[in-house]
Amino acid sequence: MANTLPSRDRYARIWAMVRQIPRGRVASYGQVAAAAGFSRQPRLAAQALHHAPTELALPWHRVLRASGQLAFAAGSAGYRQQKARLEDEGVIFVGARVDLDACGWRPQRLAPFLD
DNA sequence: TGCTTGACCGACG
DNA sequence: ACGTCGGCCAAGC
Repeated sequence: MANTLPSRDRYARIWAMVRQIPRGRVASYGQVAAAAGFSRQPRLAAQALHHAPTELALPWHRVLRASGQLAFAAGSAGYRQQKARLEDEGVIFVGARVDLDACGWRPQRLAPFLD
């Protein structure tokens, strides 16, 4: 079972998922955790990003809260950097939150033609 | 060892 | 559309 893995391996799985979020799209911590095999553990994804080595150059800014708000305190350095990076990628903000309907990432689509 | 904290979430009121 | 609450799990002290 995945949840018997050491924390560094859990982090590695989460990092791998974060790497797959396309440019201009965003995913929530819970979504990333679930996609990595850790349902109902959004905080694990948060921890993983917090401890991520910078040399991995992960697109960490594409991960935010399920509500569309950024996880950092509004106005903090991290908040400003994340918002700037997202806007550079064309992500649309509606007030303090990202428009998830437009920019939310959907991990896998098994039958796109069923739309 | 035990308790608190955190880049969180979903259900409910 | 907010505020609260319980659940989660790894780090830090």
